[in-house]
Order: sequence, then structure tokens, then C-alpha cells
Amino acid sequence: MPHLSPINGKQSIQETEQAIEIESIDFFVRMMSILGMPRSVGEIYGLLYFSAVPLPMDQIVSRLGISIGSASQGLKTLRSLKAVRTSYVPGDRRDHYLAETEFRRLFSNFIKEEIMPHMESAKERIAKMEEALPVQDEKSAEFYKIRIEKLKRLTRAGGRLLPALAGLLKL
Amino acid sequence: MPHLSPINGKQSIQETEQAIEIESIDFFVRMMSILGMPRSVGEIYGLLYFSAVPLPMDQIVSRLGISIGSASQGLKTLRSLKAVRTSYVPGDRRDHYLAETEFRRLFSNFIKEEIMPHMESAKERIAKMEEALPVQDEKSAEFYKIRIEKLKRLTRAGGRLLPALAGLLKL
DNA sequence: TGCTAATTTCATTTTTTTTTGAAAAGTTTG
DNA sequence: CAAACTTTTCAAAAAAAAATGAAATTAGCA
Repeated sequence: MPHLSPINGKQSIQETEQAIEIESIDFFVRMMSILGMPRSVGEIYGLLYFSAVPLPMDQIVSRLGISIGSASQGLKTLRSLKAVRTSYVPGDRRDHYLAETEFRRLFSNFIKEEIMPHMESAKERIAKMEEALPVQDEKSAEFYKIRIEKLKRLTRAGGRLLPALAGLLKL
Repeated sequence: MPHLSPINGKQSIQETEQAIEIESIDFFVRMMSILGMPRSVGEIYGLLYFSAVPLPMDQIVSRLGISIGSASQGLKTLRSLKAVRTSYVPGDRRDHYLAETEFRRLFSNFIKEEIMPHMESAKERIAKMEEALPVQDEKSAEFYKIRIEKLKRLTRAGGRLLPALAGLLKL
């Protein structure tokens, strides 16, 4: 756990900022973990979310107390989700990172990048079930057909609903 | 990997059923793992989904080649999600399990049981951020307020949208 | 171009999650 | 109510996922 000294009366500005930062990290670690993202990814996003200025990787590393490797991989993940952007800071050769804070966009990207590919392969697997089916020639064939049809409806509905979801998020 | 002999010409009924079963298990293992469920839970549901008759636990164990403990825990999880029901079979003291196949209902249960509790604790964490905020007395306070407000909107929108989601699933 | 700082990669270690297996608990029925 | 069967529980083992750290790579600058 990082950070410096209080100075003045009741509660310093640093303490307030630190308190919010800790809660933010906690918040996003949990949120991201619902989405199956590793802790470090949540920590980094949580830190950047309440940072008024873009932070270079070494700041992220030292403030979170994680390794350089973790930070690099976490940022790579966040970049691929477009959850962070790099911003250019003149006279500094390091990349500086900034959180994307439009949740609708984030959510939309997440669905597109992480969920939809699974829907595609789901469809392929259902197709394989159908291939296996035709030779089946008895009363139980009907049962299988019905169950397969249900799966097809599910993936069709999912394929339509999921990409539309972000639009329904009225923030 | 379990199961028995082909007999007749091109492709036996057992082979067809087995092929579908394997694809089904594969399908649901992956689906469930998107939702953060362990492999065994997907396997069990995948097996039951294409079973015309309710299966007792020892059948599940032997067909999937998993341990009794795994099966028991997996079934417990599935019961809590209402993804399986037990059905009474006269003259057999074992519980027989049946897959719930209405995905809309399944989905709705999943959101209620697995997602919504997180939304509640998210709200609490945001409240903590707000508690930390008031003493903050400079220009940057505004920045924090805006970010916190965004989080509040997110959780509010999530709290409304998520429970309504299942209803939007037009299968 | 060569030097240095910044970042990525990846084999290894650590941590977390899942599965196992066996003992405990619970049920049914003779 | 006791014997046999079924299911649950949980400590330990195994497997999977994530983090580390150091070497390799890349990129900026003099």
C-alpha cells in the first residue's frame, strides 16, 4: 500500500484522494472480475478512472505495487477493449494512459470483442449437432430436433440482442 | 470418454446420440464458462440438456467420468440457478435430474442470483466514495464529483436494465 | 549509429479455483 | 432400528489462471 503524509488539520486533500482511489480500485476490480478480467486489469482501470492526468506505466506500477509485466499485460488488455487510450505528453517519451469513461462505449466494445466471438463458435457447434442428426431415424429424433431448435433460437436471439444492448443502456 | 458399441450399417443410433451429446457438453461447457461457471457444471447441464429421461447422479458421474463430489457440487450449483430440477421416479430412491430448458427463465435467474447482488455492493462502494468527497475543498473536487456521478448513473442504469433483460430475449 | 530508457514477452513462481476421494451425514426400507 | 444405499461435505491434490522478474525487443534521442 503506497502513499504519503497528511499535513494539515482534519483530513488532507491527499487523504481524500487516496480514499477515493482505493474505493475506485476496489470497485473496478470487482466489476471487472464479474466480466472475467484479472485483478490487475481492474486495478489499473480503477486507478486511471479517477486520475485527472494521464499516467505513465511506471506510475501505475509504483502506485499499485504490481509488477511491470502485469502492468504491461493489463494495459494491453485494456487497450484491446478500448478502455484506455494513450495520450502524448510533450517532452516525455513514455506513453501516458487515460481511462475511457463512456461506459456505453466500453460496454459495447466488450460485447463485440469478448462475447460475440463465442456466439459465432456456438453456431458452429450447433451446426455439428445438426450434421449428426439426419441419420437418426426414430421417434426420439423429434426430441433432438426440438432441443436443437431451441439452441438455434437462443443464439439467434443472443446475436441480435447483445450488440443492441449498449444502446439500451440509458445512462 | 464413455460409451458403447456401434452395431449396424453406417451409423448407429447410439453413435448419433453420442455425437450430439459430446457437442452439447462442449457447447454448454463453453457457454457456462463465459458466465464464470466451472467446467463440471457445464458438463452436467450439457448432458442433461439432451437427455430424454431424468438422470440420477450416479449416471451423471459415470457418463461424464467426473467424481461424485464434483457431481454433487455441480448439481447444487445448477439447482440454485434453477437450471435443473429433480423429478421423482417411482420405485427408485435416487434423485433424478432434469434440465430446465427455458433459457429466458434460466437467464433471468442467473441475473437475479449472480449479478444483482454485485450491483448492490457496488452502490455501497460508491456511497463510500461520496463520504470521502465532502472535505475535498478545491477545484479538483468537481472532477471527482463528475466521475462519481457517472458511476451512479451506471449502477442505476444497470439495476434497471439487467432485471429487464430476460424479457427482451425474444426466442 | 549507438546509447539509454521504455515496453513487451515469456518461462517460472505464486495464487486461486476446481476436482477428487473418503469420511460423515442423511434416507429409505426390510 | 439397523443395514444398505445415496448424497453432502471438506481437507488435500490437481489443474488453471495470474503475477513476477529478467531477458529480449523496440523506440527515442544525442
